[in-house]
Amino acid sequence: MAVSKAELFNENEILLADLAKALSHPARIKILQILTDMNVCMCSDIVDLLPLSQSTVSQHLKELKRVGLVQGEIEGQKVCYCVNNKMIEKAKEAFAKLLSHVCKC
Amino acid sequence: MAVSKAELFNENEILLADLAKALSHPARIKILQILTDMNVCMCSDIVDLLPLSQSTVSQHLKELKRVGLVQGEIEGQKVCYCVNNKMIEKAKEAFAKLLSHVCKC
DNA sequence: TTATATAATCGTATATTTACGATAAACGAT
DNA sequence: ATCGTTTATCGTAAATATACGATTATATAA
Repeated sequence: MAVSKAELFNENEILLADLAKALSHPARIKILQILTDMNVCMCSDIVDLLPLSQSTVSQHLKELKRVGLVQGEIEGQKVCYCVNNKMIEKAKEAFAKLLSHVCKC
Repeated sequence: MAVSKAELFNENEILLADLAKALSHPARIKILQILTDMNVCMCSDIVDLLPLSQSTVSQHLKELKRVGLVQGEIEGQKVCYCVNNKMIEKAKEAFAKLLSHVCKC
């Protein structure tokens, strides 16, 4: 972002931009789809399905967790990841609301 | 992005990520809202409404134009900006489709 | 012609993002 | 106790993003 002036905008704009940022990489879109399609969902499963290293996948998961779209629950040595339905719903509504306005150009 | 491996993902994921990237800054969210709320929409009008310089606003408009969410039509010395309804609709559907999947964690 | 207004682009500084390998931490199995 | 598995974090290199002032290009007005 660099020298961000995000603090000069309002909460709604910042929330939307933040959610969009979390979705702004194809790997993170794919991770959401993988977590949706699979029931069990360890990090290493995702690594196997993506052309990225373990550390990079871990970073992408961290970004998705940062905004609450994904949760991770520790299960022994593994971590079971899943999407957070509440935040997914919130994101869906926020994007729909923004994009439902129409311009008469 | 840096060393992006975007080309290793599929079209749909790349489109969504690209749209999300365009929406990933509060200023660009606000610009879309401004363009939606106003009928006439010059760049200088937007500059007046944002805490950013003219060159920075121009950059943000360029990013929105890049993905087709916004169009600019030259009118004499001005440029009339407006949102592109078709792409807005496409984005709305794409986000809704992605986020409508539900995880049973 | 000259001046003004509008918007894009250039150059630049700084911050962030993406990617990787290496390492660390935590757990389970041997 | 040691080893293998899983995941997070560190360190780092390179690409991108953000912001600004200065400049350029184009069109209108004086």
